[in-house]
Amino acid sequence: MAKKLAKSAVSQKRVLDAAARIFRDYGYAGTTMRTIADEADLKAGSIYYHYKSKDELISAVLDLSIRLLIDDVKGALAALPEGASGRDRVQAAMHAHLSSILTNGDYTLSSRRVIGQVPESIRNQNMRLRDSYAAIWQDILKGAQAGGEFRASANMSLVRLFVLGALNWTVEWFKPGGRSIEEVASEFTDLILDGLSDKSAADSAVSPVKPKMRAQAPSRVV
Amino acid sequence: MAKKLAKSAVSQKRVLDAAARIFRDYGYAGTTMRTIADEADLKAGSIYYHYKSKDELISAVLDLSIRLLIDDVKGALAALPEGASGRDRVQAAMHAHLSSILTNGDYTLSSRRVIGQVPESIRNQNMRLRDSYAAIWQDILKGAQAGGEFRASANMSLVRLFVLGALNWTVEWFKPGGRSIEEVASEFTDLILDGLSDKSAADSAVSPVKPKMRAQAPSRVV
DNA sequence: CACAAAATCAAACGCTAGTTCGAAAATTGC
DNA sequence: GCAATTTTCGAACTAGCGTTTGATTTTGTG
Repeated sequence: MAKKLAKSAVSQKRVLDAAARIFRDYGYAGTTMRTIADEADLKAGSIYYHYKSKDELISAVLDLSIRLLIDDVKGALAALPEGASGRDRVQAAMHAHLSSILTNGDYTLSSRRVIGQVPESIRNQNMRLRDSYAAIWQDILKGAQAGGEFRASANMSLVRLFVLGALNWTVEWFKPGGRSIEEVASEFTDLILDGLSDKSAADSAVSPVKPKMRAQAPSRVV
Repeated sequence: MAKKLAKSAVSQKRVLDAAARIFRDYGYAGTTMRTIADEADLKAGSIYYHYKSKDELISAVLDLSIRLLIDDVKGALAALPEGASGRDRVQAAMHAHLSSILTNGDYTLSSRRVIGQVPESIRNQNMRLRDSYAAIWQDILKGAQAGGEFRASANMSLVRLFVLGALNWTVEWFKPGGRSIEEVASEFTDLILDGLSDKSAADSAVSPVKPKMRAQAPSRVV
C-alpha cells in the first residue's frame, strides 16, 4: 500500500535548493515556477506535487534558512567547555554564524532578499523564529556583561544589532577563493571585542599578529 | 510657446518617490507601473510621459539613493575643522552615513532590495558610484592608521566592510520614535573605536580615557 | 477669453504568470 | 512481470504585466 519512499524526498529537496537559488537571484515576484522547474530539471506543473503553491515554497526556504543558522550556532555553543568565558562564547557564536550564513549562502541570501516581499503571514511566522535566534545572542551578551567582562556602559541590544548587522552583511561581499571564513571571523571578533583604536602607544609591541597581505578584488559596499 | 515649467518636475519627483516606496515593498519584478501610478495619484500610462520605461525609473531610484549618501557624507567631512583626528573623521562619517540612510530610508531600502534583480547594465552603472563611495571610507581609515591612531594589525578593508555592514543593517530594524539616530551613531562609534571589552581592570592604565582631539598634524586624507 | 503646449487618461496589444487536471510515465510490492 | 501506486508531464485557463497610442483635459500665455 502507501509507502513513503526516498524518490519523492529527493525531488523535494532538489526543488527546494533550486528555489533558494532562483529566489536569491530574481526576488519573490521575479521568480517563476517555470524557472525553478528548469533549475530542478522538472516541469512547472510537477512542482505542485511536492509543494502546493509558490507561497509554500518560499515559506519552506525561509524557514530552513533560519533553522540552519540556529542549529549551527547552538551546536557551536554546546561544544564549548563548561566554564567558557563570555569572550569565548562571543567568538564561537560569531564564527558559527558567519560560517553558517556563508556556507548556506543560497538560503541566507534568498531569505534576505525576499523577506520584505512575502505575504505578511509568512513573514510573521518566520520572524518568530528569528526572534528566538536573537534571544540566544542576547543571553550571551548579557551574561558576559553581568560577569564584568564587557563594559557596563554598553547597551547589549545595540551591540547585538551592530554585530549581527556586520556579520549578515558579509553575504553581500564575501566570495569564496578570497579571504577565508576563519580570517574574517577572527578579524571581526578582534574588532568588536577590542576596538580599532591603538590603545597603547607605549606597549604596542604586544600584539602578536601577522600582517595579512592578500590581494583582493574591490569589495562592494552599501 | 514652449516653456519648461515646474509642473512636470513636481510630478516627476512624485513619481520617483512613489517608485522608491513601491520598489522597496515589492521588489523589482513585484512592482507594477500601475501600483506606482496609484501611489503617485496618476494612471499607469502617464508615467511614460516622465520616464520612458520601468528600467529608467529603477535606474533613477538607484542613482539618487547612492548620490544622496555620498553628498551627505562628503558634506559632513568637509564641515570638520582642518586638523580633525582620524577618530573624529570616522565619527563624523558614521553619523552622516547613518543619518543619511535612515532619513532617506525609502531610497536606501528599495535600492538594497532590488540591486540584485535589476538588469546588469543598470547594476554596473550603479556599482561604479558605490565603489567611489567605498574609496572615501578607505581614505579615512587608511589615513588614521598611517597616523598611528588605529592598530597597525587591523585590515582596513575588513574594517570598512564591518562598519558599513553594521550601519547599513540599521535600515532593517531602526524605527522612528524609538532610539534616536544620534544615540545609535554614538554607541556604534564607541563600539568600533574602543571595543566591547572592559579594559579598566587589568590592561594599561595608560589611556583608558578618551581624548576627543589628538594634537597631530593633519593627516593627508582624500 | 482663446488657444497652443503640456500633461494626463482610457483602452488596447501581445506576453507571461501561477495554477489546474487528465493523461502518460516511472517506480514499487508481490 | 504485472498491476497498483507514485511521480511527472503537457496543455490549457484566467489574470495581470509593461507598453503604446490617439483622444482628452489642464495649464500658461497673449
